Amino acid sequence: MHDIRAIRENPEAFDAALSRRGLAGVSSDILALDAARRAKILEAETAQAAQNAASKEVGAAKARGDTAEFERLRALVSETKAAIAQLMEEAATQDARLRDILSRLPNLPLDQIPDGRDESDNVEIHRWGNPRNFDFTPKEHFEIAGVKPGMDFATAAKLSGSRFVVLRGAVIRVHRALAQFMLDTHITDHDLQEVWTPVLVKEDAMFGTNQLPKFAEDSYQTTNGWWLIPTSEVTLTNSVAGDILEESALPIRMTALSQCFRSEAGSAGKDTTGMLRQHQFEKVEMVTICTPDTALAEHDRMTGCAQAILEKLGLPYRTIVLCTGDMGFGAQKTHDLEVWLPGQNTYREISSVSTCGEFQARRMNARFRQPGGKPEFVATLNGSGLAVGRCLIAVLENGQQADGSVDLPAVLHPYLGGKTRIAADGTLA
RNA sequence: GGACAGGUGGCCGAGUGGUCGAAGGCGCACGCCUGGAAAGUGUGUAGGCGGGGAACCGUCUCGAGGGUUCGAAUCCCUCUCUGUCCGCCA
Repeated sequence: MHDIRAIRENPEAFDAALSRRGLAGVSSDILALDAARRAKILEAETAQAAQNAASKEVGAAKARGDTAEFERLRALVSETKAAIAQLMEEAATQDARLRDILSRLPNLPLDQIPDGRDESDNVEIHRWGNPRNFDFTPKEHFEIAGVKPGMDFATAAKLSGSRFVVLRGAVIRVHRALAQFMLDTHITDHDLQEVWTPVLVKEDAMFGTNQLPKFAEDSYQTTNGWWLIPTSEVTLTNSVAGDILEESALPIRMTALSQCFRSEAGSAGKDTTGMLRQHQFEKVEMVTICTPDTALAEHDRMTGCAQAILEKLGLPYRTIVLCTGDMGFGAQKTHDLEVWLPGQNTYREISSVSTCGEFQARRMNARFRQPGGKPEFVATLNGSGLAVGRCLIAVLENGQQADGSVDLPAVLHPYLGGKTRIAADGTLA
């Protein structure tokens, strides 16, 4: 959410930044509403102050036993009561309207972000590893002989419908190994704190990390009003909602493995085969809470944490900076990591690392205090480290052999009881 | 799911209709004291919003929302969270 004061101080800059996202300037409307709102607040509070003063006089009259004066004043105050309540309500309505408008506007891109309309304008900043040369045509993950017995879409469809999967045997062991490997690496090498959180959350939490109000159709809601998190960014980030942290407590760097739930509304027909895009998947998420001036450094650090996972797994990838037109709603700056998928002969997104600046903190009212200072909003960052299902796909496709077996990365072997590959018949070997 | 007890400032805790944003304590900050420290001692110490150049002023907030009242931390209603016991249960 945006700071109305910043818009007031420099509406031109605000509109200019919005236009870089391809949106029309709205500052004049917002400022008009803000002016009306402030005038109404002033009017209502001035009336309320008079009312409060009068009430004290009523009390004083009563205290000295002046019954006639007491009754006279009481009647007087009573008369204006309704009118003041009306004014206060109007002021509150104006305030809520402004908040609603502000909460539906996306974050502003940093100056350094490349301009662009869509993903074709993203800029590659880093590339690691060389795609393997296959002496056969590499298959997609669900076509590999050794994978097929362990990746069961038919049973999943019976249970739940499309965009679900049942995993078995070697495949699920590799999936589980990947998640454990990621967490262990983050905890041990990257000094992140592991957290386990609920996947059902209240509406406030979804508002805090900007899933609501604008993107309600992307997530699932239970009959009693809970929401299923689309990412544990929601729970990790909102864990500091409403807090005023000591500056010395920052940065807070967290990681969590969780189930994620997405309706995938609007992606009908995209990635319908395989387990690239599912309604339910696992992800190791990273979230950092820090001071705004350290956010960009933390952003690079977090990007490095995600990259390290891919490098240890030996998976070729590239890192891109998203252009203004492709960035997510809450981001000021985003790095996407795209892993090489030989079966698709292309790089596909496996991690998205964003800094939101103070955007989410303002929604959540999450603040910190410098010694003796006033509370200030924290900065929040989030990134996948990594999406486990997509990483599984990458491991399977990159490690596949001509005979339908899959060689597995060495760092996973300890998590697999020393086994090193999936044989063509689907067993761990 | 049932019963009971509770949610007050950074923390503990007093406060059953007015002068209470709120005693007292702890913690913290600054000062005094000291060679230095401890102890002692003095002062200060919530946040949001609005007005103002500022000093400062107003308004709202005692879990949340509504109600009663001229006036609510205090009374009523709903919700929520926490604790304890019972039930159920991975």
